[in-house]
Amino acid sequence: MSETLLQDLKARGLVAQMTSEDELEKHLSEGSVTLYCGFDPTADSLHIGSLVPLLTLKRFQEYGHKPLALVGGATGLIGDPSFKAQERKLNDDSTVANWVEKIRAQVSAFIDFDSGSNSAEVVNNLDWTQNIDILTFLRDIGKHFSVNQMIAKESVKQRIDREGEGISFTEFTYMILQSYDFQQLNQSHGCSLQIGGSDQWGNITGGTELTRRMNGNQVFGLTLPLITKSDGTKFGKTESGTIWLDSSKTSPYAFYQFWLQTADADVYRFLRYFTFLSVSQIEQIEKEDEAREGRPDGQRVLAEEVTRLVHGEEGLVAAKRITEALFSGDTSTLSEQDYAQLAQDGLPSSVLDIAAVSDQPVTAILADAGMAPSGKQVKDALQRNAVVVNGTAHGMEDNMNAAGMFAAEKALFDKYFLVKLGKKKHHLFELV
RNA sequence: GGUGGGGUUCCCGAGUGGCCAAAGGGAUCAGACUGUAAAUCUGACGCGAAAGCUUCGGUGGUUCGAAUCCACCCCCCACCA
Repeated sequence: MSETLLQDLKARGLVAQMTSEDELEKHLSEGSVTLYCGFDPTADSLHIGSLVPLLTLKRFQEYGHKPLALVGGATGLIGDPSFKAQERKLNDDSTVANWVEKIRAQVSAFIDFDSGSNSAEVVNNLDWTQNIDILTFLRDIGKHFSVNQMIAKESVKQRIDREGEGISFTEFTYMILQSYDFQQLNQSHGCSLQIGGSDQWGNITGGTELTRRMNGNQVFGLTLPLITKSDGTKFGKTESGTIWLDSSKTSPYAFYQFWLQTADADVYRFLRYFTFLSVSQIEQIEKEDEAREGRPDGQRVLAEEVTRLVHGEEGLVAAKRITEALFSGDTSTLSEQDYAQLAQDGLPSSVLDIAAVSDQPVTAILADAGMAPSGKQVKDALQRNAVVVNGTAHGMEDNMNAAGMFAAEKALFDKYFLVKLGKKKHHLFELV
């Protein structure tokens, strides 16, 4: 590790902005630094949008620094307005409290709590904000903020300028709360660096200012780039929804598939962002892919690495088992036990009582099973002969022939039907 | 409290009495080509296999007929107080 952490981060393209690069570089070289990153509970799980900051905390820890993961028990009640087009609905406090606990567990999986002096910690900003009284807040903290400066911040400027939108005082105050977090953590933990997404720049610099004013300490900020896709669509979403880190919300199989489907134009960049492979290893992969005709290897490496990081070796093995079974085109090698295992591993599945549904159109049966959001899409697939049941393609003429399509004698091992809709959607039905 | 502007199908956004299940764009899904990639082309895109059914903030009304007109209500925004 002759390379410094900052050099590595920059080589990966993981630095969007930072406060005084030279001084930060110096600060990091002088010993173990305590840094933090906040995660607000806006749902019951984090999604892959939080993966970059989480992994970055881990990168810092690997270089001997001490990471603090902050869960926003307080800020989650307020809502961060940064670059949000609209004011958000408030969540009630029992909901947020519940989410805080889930997110606390999730972030904990990424950082090491048992590595001596730079062991990670999880903190909750509700601890130092819930008992503050309003006058203290206004006099001791609010006095350090200039409204002129606050409304000039790019993160809220659009909201203020935008026709037809506005910002409540509640959300406007968010920046002050987050700044206060930094000041508090500086005081209690000697924390001197905050990292976050590039949308957090305004909030982070607010915190460095406040810490300087209240504690007289110089602290630093570093932001990570917004993850973009080459085709301009939003990263981390598919039509079936957000890609979550929680395996009960996004199965390791679905998670693995998500990464495997990364576009060529993005894959080497993503390898830098989301894996711990060295930059030179990644360059090597890219070079080999270029030299090879046909299918590149980058996506496979990316999917494997990230799935392992998030779901462990076990999750990865399960995801690959399903993938190989479904996409090799050869399901004949699967045993009865394998089918049972596939469902457990995260292949979408459901039971099918054919007698009860034999008079229903196939579109309804497949849509109800969750293979498509509406029967229309199934119909579209049927019209193109893109519904394949146990290897046999079916068209629209079979729509009212569910009984024939799922006849018991056609079932594998007397009970399984593997249905493919289009090229990528698979579902396992088990007869009852 | 006053004045003005708004609330349209996932998103943006047209639509001011019948030709509107509602332009256009985006997103998404499927097909072709491929490599479970991109780009491109094709199709779908409120629900329904179909017959048909239900939508344009809400409730009532006018009308043969309403997203479009009227009344009241709810919500959002800007400015003024």
